[in-house]
Amino acid sequence: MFRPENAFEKIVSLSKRRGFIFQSSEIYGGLGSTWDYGPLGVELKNNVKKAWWQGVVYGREDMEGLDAAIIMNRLVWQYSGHEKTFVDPLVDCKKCRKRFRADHIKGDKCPECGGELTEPRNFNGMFQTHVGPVQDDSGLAYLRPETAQGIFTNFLNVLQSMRRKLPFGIAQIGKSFRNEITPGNFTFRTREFEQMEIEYFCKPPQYLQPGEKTDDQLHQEWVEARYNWYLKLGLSPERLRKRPQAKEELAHYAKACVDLEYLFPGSLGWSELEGVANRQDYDLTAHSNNVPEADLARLKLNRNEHSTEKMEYFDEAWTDPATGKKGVKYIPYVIEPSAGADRATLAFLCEAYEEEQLSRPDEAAIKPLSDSIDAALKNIQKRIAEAAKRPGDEVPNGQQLAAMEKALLSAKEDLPGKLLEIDAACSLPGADRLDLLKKVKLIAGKLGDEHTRAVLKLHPRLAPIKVAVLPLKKNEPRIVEMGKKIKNDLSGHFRAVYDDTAGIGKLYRRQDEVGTPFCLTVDFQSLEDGTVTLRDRDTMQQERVRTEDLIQVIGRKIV
RNA sequence: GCGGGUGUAGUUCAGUGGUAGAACGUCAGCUUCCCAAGCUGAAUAUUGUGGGUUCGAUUCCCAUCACCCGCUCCA
Repeated sequence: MFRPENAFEKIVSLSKRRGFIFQSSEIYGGLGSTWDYGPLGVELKNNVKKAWWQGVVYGREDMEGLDAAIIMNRLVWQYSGHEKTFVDPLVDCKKCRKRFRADHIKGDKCPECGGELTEPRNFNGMFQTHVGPVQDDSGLAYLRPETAQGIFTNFLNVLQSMRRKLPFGIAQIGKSFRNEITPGNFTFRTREFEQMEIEYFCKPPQYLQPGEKTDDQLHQEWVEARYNWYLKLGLSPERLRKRPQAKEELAHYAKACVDLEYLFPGSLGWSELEGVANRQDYDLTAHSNNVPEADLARLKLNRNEHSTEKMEYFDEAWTDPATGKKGVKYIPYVIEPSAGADRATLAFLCEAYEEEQLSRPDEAAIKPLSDSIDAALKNIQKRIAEAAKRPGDEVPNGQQLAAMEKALLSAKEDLPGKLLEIDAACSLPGADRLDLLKKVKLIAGKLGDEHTRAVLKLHPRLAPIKVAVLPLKKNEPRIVEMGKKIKNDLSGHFRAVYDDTAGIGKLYRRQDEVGTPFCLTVDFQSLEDGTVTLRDRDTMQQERVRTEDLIQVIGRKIV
């Protein structure tokens, strides 16, 4: 098993080649930072969303689902604070050309070089549109920049229609839109993206009954629940971490926030998949009328002049210790686990991508490769010596050359077994400028085709295709017929495909590369006794299974 | 938006001031009883887009768009 340095690039190209993710509007030159999910991508992302919904809605007693509109009354964004605070005032340094957020720097000079700054330019991250026939401000609306507000504005509807008591939560999956200044990194930061958000409503600390969990405890429980969800679906604990935000990072209304970060390959590195925040009573108060001055001041909110409701919960269990009066109305606290569906999908893809060498070329086949490596090494060592004499900005520079030398020397120790390492060494920064290394890459690549595989070790629940039916001999009509029948029978239960357009080895590699966990082959024995072989993607081990048991056997393995 | 890089078949890459090649992949046929086997044949690029220089540009120049790396960002 091998995870190359340039895995991210390989995943991008695999995504295109095998139908996971395409650049959007590609035939017109694309549109910045928009991506389309292809036939396998949509299956993968749907499976991620299904697993999330299963985990946070069906798998719990205290959750409801929701699907709110993308375009909402403009007042929602006025009172949520997005019209004001979603604006980033930006300034550029005229001297060193660095860019800063105006509200993050003190004074009017560049904090880096002391140069003069441009006037702040305001940039609202919300996409605008107009509702109705008249394109003026009366119809101004926004595409939602987060799904959360649809949950807050429906709080009372869900509370009443589902007869809920605190604590309970509402989950929603849907598209959101932000006119990011700097998108990038494939589908990691895009202007149109899909969120999986939860607002979990709970009692403020002063109204808790003995034995009930505090907002802090519930917050912590959600952090653990969400962290474990990613682990269960395959992310490695070495590449997933909980990062509590520092006090300075927190929004003024947030009591705490823990980011779940994944270590993506390449320059992306540790990046956020999900934030789990304790937002206290800020959001529901913001959308409420008749809020007492003291609460507005505490949360730094303006009075809401438009809302027709107060987002209150009537708690009949509570008794006022001073008066003995039963029942009290208050605005609940909220814990917000907010995840990115595209980011989760990308993380699962990155985690799943592996390369493996399955066999070793013999000595005769290795000879040209080892010769070409020796020649390349000689050349690299010569360049290292030259670079030491006159250090400059040349590519590759001394450091890059040293990295190539090290990688090649290490791979050389066990050449027949390190084809993947050789290929990776030839993909290091600057390596494409060395002709001798390009030659090595060519030779290693040829051997690699024969002796290695790329495999997506996706959790079976996430895999776009669950099972592929492969006939061992396609010019034997009885085998083909049986294979197609099995595929049809399975299709009612799992996403299944039938493929007979290549030799068995190539068919396996195809399915490996898109993460299909199970392949089954139909052979002559199948005709005799009604069994087929079931091959495991990760171990490549096979077992014989009776066709009538397939649904049960595969079903058990997929859960 | 600023600085650096890139843009040639599905993918990875080559190449030249006289209108493009390879490998892999894909498709069809034959063959094949288990891990990218073989044989035969085929399709696929107005060289990101738009201008300019030139008798002629994919190759030179300009603009634009997209992607990658930084600045930024927090799903």
